[in-house]
Amino acid sequence: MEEDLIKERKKKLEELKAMGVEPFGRRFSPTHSAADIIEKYGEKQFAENEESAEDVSVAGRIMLVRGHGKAAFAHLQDRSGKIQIYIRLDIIGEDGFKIYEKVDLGDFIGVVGSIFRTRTGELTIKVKKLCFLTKAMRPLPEKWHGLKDVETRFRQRYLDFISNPEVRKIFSLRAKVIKYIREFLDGKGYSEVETPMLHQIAGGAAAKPFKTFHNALGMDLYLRIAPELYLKRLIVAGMEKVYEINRSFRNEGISTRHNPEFTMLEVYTAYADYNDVMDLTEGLIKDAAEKTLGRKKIIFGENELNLESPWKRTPYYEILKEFTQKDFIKMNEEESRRYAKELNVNVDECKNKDEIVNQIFEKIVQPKLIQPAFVIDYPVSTSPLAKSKPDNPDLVERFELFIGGEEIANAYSELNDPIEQRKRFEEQGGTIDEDFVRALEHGMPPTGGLGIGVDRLVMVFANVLSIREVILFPQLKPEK
RNA sequence: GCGCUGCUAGCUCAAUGGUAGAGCAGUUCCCUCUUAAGGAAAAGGUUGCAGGUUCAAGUCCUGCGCAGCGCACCA
Repeated sequence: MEEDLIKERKKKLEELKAMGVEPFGRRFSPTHSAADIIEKYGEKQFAENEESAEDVSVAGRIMLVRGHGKAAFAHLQDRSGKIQIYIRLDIIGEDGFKIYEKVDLGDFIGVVGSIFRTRTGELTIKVKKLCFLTKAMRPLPEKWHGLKDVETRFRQRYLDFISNPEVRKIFSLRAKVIKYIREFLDGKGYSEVETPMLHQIAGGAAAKPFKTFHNALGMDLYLRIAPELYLKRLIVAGMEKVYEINRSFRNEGISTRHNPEFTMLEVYTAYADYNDVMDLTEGLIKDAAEKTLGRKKIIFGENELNLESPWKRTPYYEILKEFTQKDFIKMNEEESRRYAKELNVNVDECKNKDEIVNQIFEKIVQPKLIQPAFVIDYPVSTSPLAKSKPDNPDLVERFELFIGGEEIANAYSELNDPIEQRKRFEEQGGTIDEDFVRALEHGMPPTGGLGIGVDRLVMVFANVLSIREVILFPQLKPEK
């Protein structure tokens, strides 16, 4: 039983103490990582019995041990990978070997020794000194099959990292993508800002917010559902080019593409419109793929995605027509509801024609938008913060970007007319953010705005089909 | 919220309604170039939880919990 396994380890811990070895040790200075050693000596030819002149020191977790009586091979894992170590009684001595005998899989040790190549060709550290660093009281998952149970992988993500190397790669990729986004935008003169996450009015999107309470102020606050309205205040302020990359929170269902907290990039560019923002988005994602993955063709699920420019740009009603053979522009609510039924799309919850058509778009069109595609010019009713088309007040200058059937970005020419903005808020029926309207009344220059779901972008880059695979600690119910 | 599937040893997996098994890990012993090292032995279980049907339940039924997937929700 598990308790017996812990008891065994506790016993060894006490035996180490009795030997004068601290089971939860102190500092150790590795000269190399496992990967450093492979990089430095990987190409080197060693003669029989030859070893490196220098000694290296490496620290890590013991992943695997192959004992041979008075000698042993083991694999030590650090952040960079694994390196084999070779322990011999006649080299580290009686005392050192006794310490080795108390080492379990999962323990942290530091070793000092020279590099050599085994007869089978593996680069190995011949251990001259072994420092015990930390006892692991619980066993590791299985050495060959690793940890597969999805629930344990997410609840105890550290175990997932320890036994599944590809998981580490996904989060390393995520870090690179976010780093590159900053590099790209900083390089174009954008300023990164941090706006409030605690909002008095949760605006900028139509999602349900999380509610909390500030004791000293004695008032309700909401976790933000989008940073949009604050970023636009900064455009009023004259910042001209700003972005924020951080968490937003939406109190809605959890699925393979929704986590209650998620990372969004929002970018605002004064004097630009949605066409400029499309160029910016295309450049950013294409370059990010090239910089982080080294290629512009990527595999996502069953498809190969080609991120090479130019990306398709198609008006909303046009692409609907392309996939359904129906012209929804002139249709009324009754007709569109009938067509929805024909197409087997459930529109029972939809209150008007635009919502029905949007359902049809999401169910019929969106899953087929595999290659990068900008869908442009949406109905005004579903886009209260976007500027209308100059030649058609029913449509707005807005685009959504789809890659691999996933909605990756949402953007528009920002509505900067405070009178029109107030009217749109009133039509929506919710709380009006008077402070935001007042900001617009002071004058916001024409502005192009963009939101990118960073988690979803990383999903596409990493070729994983669940958002939980790109979020370190996805939200789960309590275990008990 | 609804539906489907899953939950068996620390991990990975077996088990036509008929004594719950294996591999790895762990324990003891042998072994100074192994690669999931090898050899020998012993040990390890409230089958997610609670009920029910049955002579007999891991297996069938009901409820509950958690998870995955789908649907709904999410402009």
